Amino acid sequence: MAVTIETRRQQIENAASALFRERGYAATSVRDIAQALNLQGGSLYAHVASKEDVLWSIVSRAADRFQADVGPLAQWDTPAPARLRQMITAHVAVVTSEQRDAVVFLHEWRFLSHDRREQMAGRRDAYEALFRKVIGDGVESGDFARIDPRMSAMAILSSLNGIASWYRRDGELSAEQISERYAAFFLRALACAPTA
Amino acid sequence: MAVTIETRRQQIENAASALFRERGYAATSVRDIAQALNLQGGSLYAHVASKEDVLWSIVSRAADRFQADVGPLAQWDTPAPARLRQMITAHVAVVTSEQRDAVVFLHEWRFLSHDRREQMAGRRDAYEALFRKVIGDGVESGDFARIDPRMSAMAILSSLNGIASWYRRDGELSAEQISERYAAFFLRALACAPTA
DNA sequence: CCTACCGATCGGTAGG
DNA sequence: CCTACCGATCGGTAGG
Repeated sequence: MAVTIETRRQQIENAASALFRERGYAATSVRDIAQALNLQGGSLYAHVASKEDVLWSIVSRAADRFQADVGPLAQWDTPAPARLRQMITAHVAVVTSEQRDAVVFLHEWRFLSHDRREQMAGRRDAYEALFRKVIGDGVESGDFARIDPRMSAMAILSSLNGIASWYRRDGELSAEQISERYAAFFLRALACAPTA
Repeated sequence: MAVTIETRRQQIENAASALFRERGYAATSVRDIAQALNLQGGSLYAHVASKEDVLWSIVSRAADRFQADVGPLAQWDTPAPARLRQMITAHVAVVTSEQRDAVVFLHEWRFLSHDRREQMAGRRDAYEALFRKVIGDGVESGDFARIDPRMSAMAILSSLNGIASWYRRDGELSAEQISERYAAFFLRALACAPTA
């Protein structure tokens, strides 16, 4: 068993992430976060500059994970269907393994300051573009039907992100089973000839 | 032009819905709502019992709309593919025409009191069951491939609900175009023979 | 990291 | 529907 050494800062971020996920950012007080670590409210400020700073750290590290785990797969020169399948699998893996941060990333980022929100919006758009690209590639190569890459990328990502809202580690389906089924489902939608 | 007569209560709910959507329930104060109607903070309480009561009204009327517009379609005895297509179209129509309430319904319902939250969870599950049912019917009849109705219903609804987060009334695609494309996309996923 | 505190704001109420 | 107010809590700071 690897022992993870958490700095105080990381402990704060983890406790905050759990609370932000459960109650939402705005409904969580700095005293709630402090209490989770058996600290006094004001003591947090020895480690963080502001409550919003903690949110920024959580949202940033979630964005980093998606980018690090999915981004490289999008660059491969493999056929679009196989490439998209890998991207879906990796995205679901982040959503399920980093569920706590992922939920905060998806739902609480609007509480960031204007500048940070804009910055994160840019990263999100670049990430979505990876999916638009691979779908567009598949349409061009004839592997996919002539669908709208923009719309189908949104449809797919909305579905995959939705998993963060209902996935349970002790549920019936493992993360691998879920990603396999979602990938099969969406690849059928893209690769099949249109009916009627 | 039909003139809509709004009661004060409805004005409050509409102003609150807009604010809850923009800032979130927890970050919206009763004074914010009052200010939007040129009232003093305390004056709201001549019309509503509590802030949470206003949220409940908004969430309830959104749930009512989904149930009223989609529910009956699920009862038809038409073939599953046509029935699901109608349900998707109707769901997207509610999401886009009642976007403000829909966003609040989808994102802010967790701020309801315990009892009301439970009640709404029940309604949501019954609603999702309509989609599971029609998909299950399609699998049984052979119109759909042998997929998991539970998973595909979640995938579809997550996607359709995601539309509430990006749809713009002045955007490139009309609500009708969107629902048409989403319906075609998902019906392909369900109705096509599996690839590889 | 604690104690003690700051001004601001919160949801809600009394009385008119 | 307003004025004036309630106790509670908010994010954050000073000084140790």
